Amino acid sequence: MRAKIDDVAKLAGVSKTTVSRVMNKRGYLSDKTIKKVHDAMEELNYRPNVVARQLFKQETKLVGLIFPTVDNPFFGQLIASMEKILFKNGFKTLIGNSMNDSEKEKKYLRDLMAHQVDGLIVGAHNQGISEYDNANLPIVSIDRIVNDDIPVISSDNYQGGILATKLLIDNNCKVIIHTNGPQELKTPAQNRRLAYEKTMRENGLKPIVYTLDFNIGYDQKDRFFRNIFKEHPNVDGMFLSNDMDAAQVRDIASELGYQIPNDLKIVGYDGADTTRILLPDLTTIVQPIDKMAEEAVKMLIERMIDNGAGRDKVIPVKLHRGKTV
Amino acid sequence: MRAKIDDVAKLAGVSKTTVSRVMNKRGYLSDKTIKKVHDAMEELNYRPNVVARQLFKQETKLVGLIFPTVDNPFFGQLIASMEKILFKNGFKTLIGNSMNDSEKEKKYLRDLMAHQVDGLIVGAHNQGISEYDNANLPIVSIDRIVNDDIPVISSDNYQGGILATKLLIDNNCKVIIHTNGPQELKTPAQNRRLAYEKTMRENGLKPIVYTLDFNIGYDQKDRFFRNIFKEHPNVDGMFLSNDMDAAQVRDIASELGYQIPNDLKIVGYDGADTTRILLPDLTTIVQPIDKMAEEAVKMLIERMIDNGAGRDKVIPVKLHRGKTV
DNA sequence: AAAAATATGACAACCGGTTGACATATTCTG
DNA sequence: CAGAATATGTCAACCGGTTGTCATATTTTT
Repeated sequence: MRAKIDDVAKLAGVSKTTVSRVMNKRGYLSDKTIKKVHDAMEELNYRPNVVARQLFKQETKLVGLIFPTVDNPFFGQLIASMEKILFKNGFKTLIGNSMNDSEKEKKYLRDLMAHQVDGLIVGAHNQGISEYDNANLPIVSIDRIVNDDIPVISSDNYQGGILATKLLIDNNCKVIIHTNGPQELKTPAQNRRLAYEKTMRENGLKPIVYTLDFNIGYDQKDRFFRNIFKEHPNVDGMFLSNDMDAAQVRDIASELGYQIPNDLKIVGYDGADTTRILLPDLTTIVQPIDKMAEEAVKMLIERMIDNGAGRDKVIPVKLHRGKTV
Repeated sequence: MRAKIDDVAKLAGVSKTTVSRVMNKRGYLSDKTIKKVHDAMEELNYRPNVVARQLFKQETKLVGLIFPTVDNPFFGQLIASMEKILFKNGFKTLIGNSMNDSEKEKKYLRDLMAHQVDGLIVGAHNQGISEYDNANLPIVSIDRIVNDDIPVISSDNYQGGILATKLLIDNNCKVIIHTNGPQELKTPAQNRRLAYEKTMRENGLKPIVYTLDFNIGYDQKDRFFRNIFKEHPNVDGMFLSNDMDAAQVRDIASELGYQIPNDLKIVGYDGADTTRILLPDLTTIVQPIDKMAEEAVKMLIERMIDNGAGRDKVIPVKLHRGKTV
């Protein structure tokens, strides 16, 4: 049986209250008593039952993260980074991989609330989950517009869209295709499309946008991309919505006989550390993932304290010059 | 203020006990009462406070995962997979990214225990953390030998070592270098080295093993690998400890003028889905990551129930023929 | 009609800490 | 030396559910 506060009190020869005081550093305490208590805790290998404390304090020091999946270079780095910062601030992290399944996301939301998490950071790609509206909980979102009350942290997608499109145009591409997520999905990533379309038009070029779900599998994407090449065999520039897609497109294009970057130039998006290591040659727009994680946690903690508004935050991106342009 | 059980009881016109009975499906209950209670819960948007329940039941339905980091194709997939299965079994997942820092791992272990997790699955790469010995908690380990009481799930590293080495030898490599983690670190991955050494000797070749820490950074690894090429410019085969390293080595080798696979053949390890998508050409030994996740969770749940021994489990690997051999 | 099964309520103890109120004793300060 | 500051104790309420005991009332079964 695990030791409890009474056991410690008994062994240290003090009262339960004093032990609690030592743990919480409240009231007057002599060094001698503090030492006695610590020794007793040590000897019994005592760990306060956080659950009991949670119940009384009405705070759990738990933060829930709801994202599509941790198994992805972008989200993996984002989540690892947030977890690290949360840990530093005394929070533990509960994860929920919602896998772009609204039902699962709702269930996670309910469950995490039942677990009395002190706050949530969300970035799942689902729409219209009304439960967020009356969650009555500090929430911060990353790259996803949930509702008016929830501040959104994102990188400068518009700037990223301009950077990528300009780069392709400056390198003499004429038929440039852009892929993005569904427009119904309210996400700042749509700003890339807007920037792309505007930049194309300003340069007298016709925007060609293909929409693809984030959550379709590898084989389905394969068919999707091959279809693009069938419909636009003369494509000479592509601006993809993420690096994994860019890698896949590059492989398909090579297989179809396109020389990269001579016949076809490719720009990816995200620039997570892992992809940068695995594919250093891929030209991509680098999102400041760690910085986004930092801002998200910072904003969440602010909201926990003063319940303040905390408005949307946009962080600049930068270009990584690889060899695919 | 969030609704509590008394509010539901009042609204439904029943007693607190009855509400609890409805929630836990205990005792005799009429359909009418059940409906009344459910309606009241609905109306108040009632969510039972899991913390209170946890305190009484002495069970949290939380499982802690302690791994180096979620930001890695192998661990990312492993963790995502485990989380999914745990969720299906009614557990929530608390993550700890120990980053190969013993102190951090100890802190996580303590904290997670304080949080009263019902079980732990660990795979962090640290040695001699004695706290595990008297954790008095169901624990399962992945790819890491912690102590005699904790069962280890791993893929067949010995078989993987043979597969990789044989492949290189069969393709006429003579100077084959293998990299692995520190030998002090008790992990089944050392079996790859044993298999490599044995296979090399059986074929009259001299084993050359380089040891590198998992946790050193990109630049440090760069120097490390370049040094290998300096010391063994005639190397014609390499069997790396993971795919990220293999990718890095491939880039360095290309830069140094080696033609791959003509001058130099490379075999990686892990074969996570993400790396397979990003680097389909990389020849690698594929670990059955999802299967390992499944077995780990299964064994943990078994241990929770009957506290049974549950012995080590080894799962076969397979070869992915890319184009680097 | 008696016995058994079903349905519900009231009450209190319990899980393991935290905290406020109050009491008492020792030590320090002016 | 009185009063303040320091140090510790006892006690009980509290956080929000769960559960066992006992009581009572209504149905169903034999």
